[in-house]
Amino acid sequence: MATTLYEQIADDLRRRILSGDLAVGDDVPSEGELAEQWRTSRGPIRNALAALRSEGLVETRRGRPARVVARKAHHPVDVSIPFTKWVRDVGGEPGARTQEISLRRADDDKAQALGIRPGDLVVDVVRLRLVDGRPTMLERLTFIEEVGRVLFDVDLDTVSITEYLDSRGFGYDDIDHEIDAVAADELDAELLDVEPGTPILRLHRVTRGRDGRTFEASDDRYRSDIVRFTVAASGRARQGDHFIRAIGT
Amino acid sequence: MATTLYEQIADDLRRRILSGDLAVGDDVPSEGELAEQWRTSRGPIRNALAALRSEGLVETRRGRPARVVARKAHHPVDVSIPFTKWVRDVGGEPGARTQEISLRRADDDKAQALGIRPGDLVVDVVRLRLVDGRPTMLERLTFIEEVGRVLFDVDLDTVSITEYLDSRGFGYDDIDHEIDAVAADELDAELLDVEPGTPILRLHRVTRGRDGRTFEASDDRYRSDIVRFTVAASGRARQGDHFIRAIGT
DNA sequence: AAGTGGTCTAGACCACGCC
DNA sequence: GCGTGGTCTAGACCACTTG
Repeated sequence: MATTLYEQIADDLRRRILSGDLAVGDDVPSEGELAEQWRTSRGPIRNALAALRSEGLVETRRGRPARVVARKAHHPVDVSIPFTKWVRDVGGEPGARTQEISLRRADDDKAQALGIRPGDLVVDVVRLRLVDGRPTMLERLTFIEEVGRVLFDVDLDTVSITEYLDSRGFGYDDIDHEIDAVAADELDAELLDVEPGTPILRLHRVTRGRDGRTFEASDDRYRSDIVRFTVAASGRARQGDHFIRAIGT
Repeated sequence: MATTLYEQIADDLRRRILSGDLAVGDDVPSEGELAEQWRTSRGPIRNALAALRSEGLVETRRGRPARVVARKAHHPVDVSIPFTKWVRDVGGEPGARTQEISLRRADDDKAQALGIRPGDLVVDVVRLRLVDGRPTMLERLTFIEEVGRVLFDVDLDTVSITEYLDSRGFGYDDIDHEIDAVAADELDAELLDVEPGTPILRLHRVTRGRDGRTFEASDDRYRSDIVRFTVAASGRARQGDHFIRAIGT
């Protein structure tokens, strides 16, 4: 899958860290050694390490080799990682209970978010997401028609929408998120099994495809007692230094 | 101030973008042109552009010059930017009303967060932060003694703690954040002027200095109706591609 | 003092956007 | 087809950490 050299190097190092071959506190081989092992120059090595740094797996400092970082509580995961993959990574069993999938016309808000005209067809999905059978997140997804139509072909309770769309050629290029806190409304409360008014962590997402067109807008509501988001930022504006991760508790 | 070449280049481009010299939708000069103008190679140019990309100021695509990106609603600001600077950037008037500053012994939670022993001295600060006179955020800060002591010398209602500490040699190297949603407690409600139980966006911060030591832990509570956090992530694990920004509404 | 990462140079080839 | 950014090569010097 990894097409570029630095992605292969990053994948290999990631695998060694996650398998425990490289333990927390261990030094990653120096850039020089890695370059020799991969018979390459330092460029791709540095790109691979930048990716791992941005994922919070290693920290680097001038003068000493990159070091494997203590994983924050409960396996931090990049917020751009699909829910399904995130839950599996933290050792949980992901689940989904689809409440609704419908083809309808976009109202003004949705049209604006997706960059289409009000009245254009969109596909709405409402799905409750579970971790080990426990209600964790309620997602309201809206897709442009072309993309959303293919969702009628699959069982949304068992399929990862992100992975499925990727397999159908709708991979994402980048995502904008907005995070705020809202009170649980009646539907949130019922499905997430909390009292109405409970503070909910809301993540509003807009996803663009590789052609630059927005194809998905979503509103994910997380139980804040189960999920938090973590962010790390460096004071230096170097390569790959800002990132965000979500953690489950 | 910028010591490295790529920081100078990034500063110059950032200034040109923020001043409107490079407008939204405009192409940034190509990497080749920039390299020629600065009489350098493409390396530093690419590092500078990676920084701007991570700040959400430009977007890049293979085959096309970098393009200045539409600023998201209300001037997004990196969450690692101090509150004071963030408010000024969005055109507001920052304010602070210090509720308390005290030297006391750390309890277990604070000691753990700061990496010190329970009973070690710490400095606690509770400050209400205002935007145009309106209560916006309540911060509870805890500093290790060495750093916190210098705060007794200044008027915390008018001074930016981050900027002041930086001037005293306590610049930060990196920061970890955790974001969740909580219900406003009695103090939150009174000072932020909301009903108790209102959903509050909480940002828990741990700041490390350039020597790697943790010197500050904080708990910032934002009125979620005023402040949201925004995040952008790219699907490709390249240089500088994950970042977070806070926006005011 | 030796080794390391951070930065920089000066090239190169390829995939992609645009004309 | 041409120019562009994405990737890669093979060096170099310096600041910093470590022994």
